[in-house]
Amino acid sequence: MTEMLASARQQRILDALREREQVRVTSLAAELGVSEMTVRRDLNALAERGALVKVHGGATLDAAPTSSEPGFTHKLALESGEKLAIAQAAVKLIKPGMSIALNSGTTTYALASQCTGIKDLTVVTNSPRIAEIFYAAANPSQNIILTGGIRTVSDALVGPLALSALGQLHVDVLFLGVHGMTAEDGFTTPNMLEAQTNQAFIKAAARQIIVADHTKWGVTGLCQIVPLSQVDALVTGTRLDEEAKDLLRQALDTLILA
Amino acid sequence: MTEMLASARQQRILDALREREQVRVTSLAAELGVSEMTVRRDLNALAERGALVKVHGGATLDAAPTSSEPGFTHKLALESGEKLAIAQAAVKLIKPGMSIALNSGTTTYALASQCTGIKDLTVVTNSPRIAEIFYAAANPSQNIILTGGIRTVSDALVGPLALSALGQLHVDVLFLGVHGMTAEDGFTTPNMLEAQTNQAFIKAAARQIIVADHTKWGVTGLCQIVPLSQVDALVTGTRLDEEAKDLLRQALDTLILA
DNA sequence: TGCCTTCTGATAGAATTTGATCGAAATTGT
DNA sequence: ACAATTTCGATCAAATTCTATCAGAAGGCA
Repeated sequence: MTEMLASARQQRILDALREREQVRVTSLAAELGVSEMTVRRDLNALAERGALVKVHGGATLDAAPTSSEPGFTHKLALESGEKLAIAQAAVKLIKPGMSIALNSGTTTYALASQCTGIKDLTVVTNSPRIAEIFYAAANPSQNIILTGGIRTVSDALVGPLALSALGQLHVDVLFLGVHGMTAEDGFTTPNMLEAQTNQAFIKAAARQIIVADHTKWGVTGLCQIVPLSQVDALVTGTRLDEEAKDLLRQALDTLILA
Repeated sequence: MTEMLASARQQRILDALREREQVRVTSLAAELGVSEMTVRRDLNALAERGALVKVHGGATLDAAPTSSEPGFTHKLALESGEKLAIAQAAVKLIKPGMSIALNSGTTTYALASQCTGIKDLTVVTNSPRIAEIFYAAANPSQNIILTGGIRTVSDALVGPLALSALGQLHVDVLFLGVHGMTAEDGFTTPNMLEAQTNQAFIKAAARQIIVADHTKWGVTGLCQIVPLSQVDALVTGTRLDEEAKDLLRQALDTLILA
């Protein structure tokens, strides 16, 4: 095996860590074809940068999860089977080279987690947390655009800056998470500023796809974002009741059940 | 093999880098038919332009394996005593009710950590990490505005959206972290897009205050942000040498030593 | 041609990286 | 609690790589 640059070796250690959660000094030394001492030195260097945490015998990714860490939301979004299923159905609609928009929400967060591997993807979002997913994945072919604004408690950037940013952009597809949907009131959200921002998202996209699990049906938030009939598709779970499905099929072009 | 122009040789180095992710001085010298010294000089030239990053034994495309862990910057900013001292001196210039701007940087990050308790503060920043400090503190009297844009590796949101957002805003005081400062070249940064964004920050502020530790003196980045004389004050540490202090006192209205 | 600037190659000394060894520290089993 | 095993960190020597410096070659210009 050809010699390997020190920086490449450290990169491979980080790759191994992301894959296996934890690595051992002895196995790394064998895999990389260097002495254990060298592995130790690499681990020390990486630990000093905070890229990993050393433990006896090897190293792990950050061990102590702080309270308000993205991991919390991460699990929240992904451990809900329905949200994951919806995300997996929605991600099939995304092709390499496309530009998409994701508003802030746990369902769109789950979708974002599925998108980090897609090549040549441009993503517009108003959620710092969703942006963080892509930053962490660091896919060099992806282009992540964060709208500006003021953050709401639900992690959405809203206000004039967000509207101004979205007014300057245009994407192929918008995936919009909502708080409520009914036949009468359409798609709604409890926060007026978010509603306004979501309307700007809709204007900025050629196609609008709502992602929402069955718990959203029958819920009406303070503000309407858009009537049912004015979006192109809805991706939801199979647990939605039959009556709702019928109503949605009437109002929408496409209803996708995950 | 026929002779090759220096520029063509450097282009081939970049091509090889894109293909292989990393190159080695010895192999490049063999492939290009020149001495290792020449390869080193080419790598230095390319590294100064920011086209690649030198590592021991060769070069790689993007920077060191920086895992995007928040703790990294946090520790880096706060464990440096000088940065903390500068932040503590700078925070005294901020009064309740003011609006301030903070660009992305480890020194401004340290400053932000000191600001979470100030009442009725409006903060404009292009750093998601700095915004996160304020989000986590959740001071209800504070107003945090994140400019939009595309994130650089140094955690700065830049590009048209950032410029457009800053064009719509006006703050009382800007605290600007820089990468380098010299009497001749003024305040500089290695990233052109960041330089552009920082200039927009300067335009958006009534007063401009630079925060920079002594290691920045004598360093010139690729792009000038602004000449020394066109900012209102500089906050730096006492470790700056006397000659530098004299030069700065001549060029600036106010020099604050922490 | 003569002079100057720029680029290239060679050399030497400094700095970095690596592997081996050994005593100290931590972990595990009884 | 004690001993065996494993792992860790410090130190030194060898190898590699880097930087600084000098000298020669190539090309431009009067």
